[in-house]
Amino acid sequence: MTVSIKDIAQKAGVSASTVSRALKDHPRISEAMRQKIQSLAREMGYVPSEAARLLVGQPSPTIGVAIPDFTDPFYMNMLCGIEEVAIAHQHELFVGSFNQDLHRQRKLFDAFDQKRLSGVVIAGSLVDAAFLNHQQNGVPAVLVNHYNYPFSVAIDQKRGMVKAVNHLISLGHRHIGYVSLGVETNSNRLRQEGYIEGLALAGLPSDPNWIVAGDGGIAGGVTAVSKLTSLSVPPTAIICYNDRTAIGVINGLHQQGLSVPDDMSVIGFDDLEIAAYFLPSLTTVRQPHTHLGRQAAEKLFALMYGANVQAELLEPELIRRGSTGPLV
Amino acid sequence: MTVSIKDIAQKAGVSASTVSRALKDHPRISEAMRQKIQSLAREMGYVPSEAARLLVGQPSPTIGVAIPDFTDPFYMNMLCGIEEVAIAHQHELFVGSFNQDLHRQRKLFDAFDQKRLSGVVIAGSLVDAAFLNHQQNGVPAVLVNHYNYPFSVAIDQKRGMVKAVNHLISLGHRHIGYVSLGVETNSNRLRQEGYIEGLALAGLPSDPNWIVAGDGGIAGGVTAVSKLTSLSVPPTAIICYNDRTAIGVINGLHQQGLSVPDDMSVIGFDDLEIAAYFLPSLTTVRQPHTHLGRQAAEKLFALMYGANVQAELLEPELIRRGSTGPLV
DNA sequence: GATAAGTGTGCAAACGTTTGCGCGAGGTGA
DNA sequence: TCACCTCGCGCAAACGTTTGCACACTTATC
Repeated sequence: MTVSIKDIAQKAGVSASTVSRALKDHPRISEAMRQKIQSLAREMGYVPSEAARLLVGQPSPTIGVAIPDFTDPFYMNMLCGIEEVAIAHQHELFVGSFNQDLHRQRKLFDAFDQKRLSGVVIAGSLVDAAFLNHQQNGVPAVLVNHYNYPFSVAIDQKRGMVKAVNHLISLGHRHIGYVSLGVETNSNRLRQEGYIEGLALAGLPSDPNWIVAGDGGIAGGVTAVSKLTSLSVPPTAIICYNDRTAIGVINGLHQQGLSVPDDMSVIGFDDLEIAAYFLPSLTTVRQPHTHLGRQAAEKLFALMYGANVQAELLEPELIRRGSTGPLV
Repeated sequence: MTVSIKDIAQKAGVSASTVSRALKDHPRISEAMRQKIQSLAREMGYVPSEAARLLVGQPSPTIGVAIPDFTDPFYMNMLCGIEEVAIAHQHELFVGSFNQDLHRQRKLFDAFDQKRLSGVVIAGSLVDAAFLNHQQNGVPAVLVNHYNYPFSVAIDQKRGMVKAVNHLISLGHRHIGYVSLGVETNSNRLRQEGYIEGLALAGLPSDPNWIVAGDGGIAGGVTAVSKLTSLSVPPTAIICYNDRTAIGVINGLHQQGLSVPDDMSVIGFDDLEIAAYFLPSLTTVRQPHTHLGRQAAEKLFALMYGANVQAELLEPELIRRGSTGPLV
């Protein structure tokens, strides 16, 4: 069927080991033999079997990546960053999504193990670090936005939300609503805590009625916002779990004839590409997505090469745009 | 190091073959032995080696997917569709991007080969079907939006663009510009041809000055549009290669103080999620992204199971929204 | 009571590659 | 001339799994 190293060996009249060495430019192979075998391999359409290499103990050339789902631009940008440095290190990506489903996440990790990957990066995980630490036993792993893990790269999401609240307060807002992810992940908890902490720091109370659940997507934002506008004392500004939710919220307001920022200020989280181009442009807490991915991957390779690395916490940045009032 | 089938065999006092069979519920293994071995495997943390299985001729549980890049929501939605049916067939995805780079595409295909994948789906490829056909020799392959390939699933992009032109003409437009992808891919050629054909069918000339190059992203649309508005006779409507370009175009117009649809009508292509939620909402040619991915994957599995399949051409649908005038 | 059929398990080869070790041929230095 | 070194290559084991075949034992069939 497929041509193996032995087929080449036979045709060249040498042993398989010679072929193996000739193909990887081993110094103790004569120049003539090297040329002969390499051209022979090309002619015959030889393509090495990664499986066989793995079996004899070579490290896998691929690293695994686990993300919640493929439609969230935030994770996609992160993926770009990861892929970029993976390619620089001659590695490839095995990507899987688990879609807020613990069972699928489990399956995905099993696949990682069976493939004997040389490393994994996990983002938006549903389970806690302790579990993951045990689960990925032996395989170098880096987590994204998962603080209580020795090897993690994250931005300070809580602090980001505090900044968002501060910004609104400086604009004079006192009634500030929040639309959450609606699923109990690490990120959801931290961001909501940041929102509450921001209010507390300004001496403002936090009303549970001002916190409503979205779904992390645009549609969730659309439906959630009506729960806020129908309150007897509706907020004058809304902070959202992420940019997609914020876009949904703006749409929902638009459907009610309310305009942003005149009738309501809105803040997102992520700074997706669309945030800058939406009309109105979206004030948001920037997560350096691609950078985050690059950092995570760099850390992973450092780990794989045996270097000692430590968790990293990045400072978030508030990007002021049109959805919280006209720019000066 | 890692626990193998032999370790279990030794501990259970049986041979490796018995363990192998017991783990996969082979009928000729006694119930007692099966129980014993399976629980032993669990205790010892056994995880099978995919590499070893591959080596003895078992088909790979993973299929490869090649896409241009991770940031284009169109391909991401497609990916969701592919992953969905892959999971249903107990398979996993190995995804790689090639970013309009022929060299990287070549590298990616090499990786596919070395992994001995059981199938691949290729989207937005840079090279022609003949090459791919030869390249992926032996491995079942399905192409997305690549007509002249025996196993392809595509929507009729040309016809979609004709529909877009027709729509604008029915609204009274006679001067219609076009912003292309700017890279010579199959899709770029077909969509531009459709634009020209649409004009021709209406008896309108097509002016090369009305065709300007974007880059497939939002930024490309922003810069491209000024080349159209600065014409001595600017168009009154603009058709874009895709939705992201259209969003860029609308932003560019906005920067010039022009409003959509009052001063200019804009049409996109894809019907991304954001198209419905952008303000103004975007008239566009719908590509059923997720469906496209599902179809491609289904076809691939059919191919893998030895069924006979044929190319499929889906009818595009024009989604009328706010960017081409108020809705009735 | 012999033969046949079924049941539960082991043997060993095979998949494709890498790598430590060995070995002969030729070269170098004393 | 002898010992030693380098060069170029082959041998064979090893990685973890699957599977056809063989084997011993038990149970049914006539």
